[in-house]
Amino acid sequence: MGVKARTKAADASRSRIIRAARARFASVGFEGASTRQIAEDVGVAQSLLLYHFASKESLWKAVMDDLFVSARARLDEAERASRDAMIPERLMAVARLIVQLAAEQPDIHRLMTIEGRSESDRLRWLVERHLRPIHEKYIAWIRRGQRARLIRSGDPVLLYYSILAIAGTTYSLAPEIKLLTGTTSPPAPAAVEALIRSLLQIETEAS
Amino acid sequence: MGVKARTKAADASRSRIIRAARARFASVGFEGASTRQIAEDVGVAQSLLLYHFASKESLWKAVMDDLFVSARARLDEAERASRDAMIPERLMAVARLIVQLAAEQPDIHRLMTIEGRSESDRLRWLVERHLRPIHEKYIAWIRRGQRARLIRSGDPVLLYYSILAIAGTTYSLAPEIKLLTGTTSPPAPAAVEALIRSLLQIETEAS
DNA sequence: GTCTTCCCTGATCGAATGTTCAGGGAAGCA
DNA sequence: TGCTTCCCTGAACATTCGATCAGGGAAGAC
Repeated sequence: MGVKARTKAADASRSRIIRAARARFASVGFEGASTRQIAEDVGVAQSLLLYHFASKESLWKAVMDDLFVSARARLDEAERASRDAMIPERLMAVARLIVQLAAEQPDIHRLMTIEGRSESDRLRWLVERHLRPIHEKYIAWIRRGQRARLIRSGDPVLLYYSILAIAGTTYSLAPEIKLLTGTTSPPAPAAVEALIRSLLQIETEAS
Repeated sequence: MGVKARTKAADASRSRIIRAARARFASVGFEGASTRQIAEDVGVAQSLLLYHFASKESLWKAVMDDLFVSARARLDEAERASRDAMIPERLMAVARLIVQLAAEQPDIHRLMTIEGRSESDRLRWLVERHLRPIHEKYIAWIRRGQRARLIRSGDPVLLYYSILAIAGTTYSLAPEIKLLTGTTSPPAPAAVEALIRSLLQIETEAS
């Protein structure tokens, strides 16, 4: 089966490990997750994790890289598709995608909110490698929209994080909400998007 | 110094332990926190934690009880103070307090969002003991406001969790935001409150 | 004064943690 | 066919985990 039969199998193992690690890191955090537990989820020996990834920390970094590579690709696509629109609608196109990502893979929001709450080398790494380029761009967008008076005034950083908060929280806390209400189906992305729209005070027609 | 000199000292130890445990649980979660680390923060022997609290889990429960006892007292006070106002303004009085609590003690939001993300016995305990009575009340308020067309329509649960999300996220993720922007001072509660107000679409004057 | 109560410590338990290492065993190359 | 490469496993390492237990030692009751 070609030159890369072994390589292919190894890649499959790698990504299965990453997927299991993502789930564990998302639910109990880096310190709370154990490599043995992750290995058991995958069904491989624990030492295989440290064969593919040098350490638990570099496994965590691999999880984050994997996450952001695909997320940034989809963000770029959403930006391109809305290239000709005005800033508020471009921002909403991005927000729509973020809501959609959070709905599809609630672990994303969980991973980000679990790391951002205390200073650590991991957080510094995450900010410099992935968060800064993304966040600064969209915060600049918000500023532009505010100058044009198309987006509500106020601290752009607060506005940006509020968008992320609304986009992800209901999906991130789905287990709690399920216990509380019995509802098993999370809200539709369109409903969340509508909240973000009114948060930014983007009028449907010209004011 | 009276009958309760010993009791008083023991209570002081208990609450110092609870305070240190709250910080640890909030930043690295239940599984990630270690009783030895908490004991070191306080400056006592690790066995003292298990003397005052039967187990790590019951220490966690004591932290939560301590948190919600004071939070519910202040919520009741906010409700009483706004007793004569209309539902949207009563809701905003509560929201204002929640923002204020999150700003004063960001650990609150961190603790709640770290537990709600995966089903566990701890989450079930937390929901039944503390969350349900609070949440169901305010979700009912939202429903009432919606029937009177004073609050935007849509899933009340989504609306409620969006309020909590906006109220806490910027304070909860302060370490991340600090690394990202260099800003050391979190946003003013009033700014966050304004966002919640526009989320609920409460008009300042009659529409 | 003695006695009791109880807050607190230090040593220790088995289990679980991340990491290292020697080796097996199949796939690809000669 | 033999040889090399490399994915993967199992055993072992020291450390740390939550929990248990015996005992010290001061405060309060008598």
